[in-house]
Amino acid sequence: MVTALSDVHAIVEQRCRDADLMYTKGRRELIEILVRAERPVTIPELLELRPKLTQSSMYRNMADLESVGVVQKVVGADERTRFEPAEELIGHHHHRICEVCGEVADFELSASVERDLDQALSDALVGSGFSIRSHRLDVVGRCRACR
Amino acid sequence: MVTALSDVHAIVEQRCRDADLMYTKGRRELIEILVRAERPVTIPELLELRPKLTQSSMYRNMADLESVGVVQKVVGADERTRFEPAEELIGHHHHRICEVCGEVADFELSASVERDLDQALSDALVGSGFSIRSHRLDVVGRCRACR
DNA sequence: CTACTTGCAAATGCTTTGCAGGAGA
DNA sequence: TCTCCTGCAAAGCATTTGCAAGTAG
Repeated sequence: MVTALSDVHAIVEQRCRDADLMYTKGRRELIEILVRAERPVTIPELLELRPKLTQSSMYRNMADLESVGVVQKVVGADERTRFEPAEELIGHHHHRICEVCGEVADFELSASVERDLDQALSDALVGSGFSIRSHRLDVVGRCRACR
Repeated sequence: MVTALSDVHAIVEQRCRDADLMYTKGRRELIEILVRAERPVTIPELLELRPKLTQSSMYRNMADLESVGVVQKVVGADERTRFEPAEELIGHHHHRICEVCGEVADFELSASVERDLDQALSDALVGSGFSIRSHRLDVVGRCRACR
């Protein structure tokens, strides 16, 4: 999925409006950084990339944007919390996590693989009483730089 | 995979010996609790189940056992860190994570599904310079109690 | 004006560490 | 005895929160 930045902003703006949140300049910038990054980003990284907001505002904005469903947390190999645009904005994807440096990058699988996977998961959980909302599939290994 | 508790202890004992760690009574109990739980367990839960060790020893033991490869950390829906025996001890498996209460439970997929999945992942990452060590596949949804 | 945001600093809460006493080989 | 382990308390860190000032509508 390739959503134009202008479309992303339109969606986020609407979601914010629905929740009585202002889509401030700071929040727009955060969204742009996350979309452009094409990988989950940590708060420290955001602070370096956009020193106009304080750390606390950063955390608050991430929580707000997550609560309206346009941003989501990602936990990788290290304990650092990373953030990325929700799948609604950038599409369903997976992560490859470097177990050495902790870096996280996105990748996608074909629709047919996703379909087979969802089928296998729902088959595996029939009778468990668990209702599936989504799956998370990451690969763990070593990135090019850390091999 | 069903590894008898005695076998588990034998493996862990050997790993500890190799690393000049003592396989103390406290550590044996921790391993037993983790194996019996059949799901990842948090430190607070461990403290309730086995109040003989202090919190700091708990953390230290988990770190030690993780460093010798017999225990691994699991991050679920909430931020709580959970621990489980390494896959070498209890076999490859996946987690179903309740997005409401944060509970994590184990489940398994058939060997053929795992094989197809590994193939799809390695196909998806050819040329990326990333070397895959393992995959992590979890389902997120609602458990029976939280529906 | 009124409500939502921000910065700053203090407070949390989980996890780690220093140190002295305790236990196993 | 020598080394590793444990408990206790203090320290670290990432994240959260209270409060007063700032700003958009």
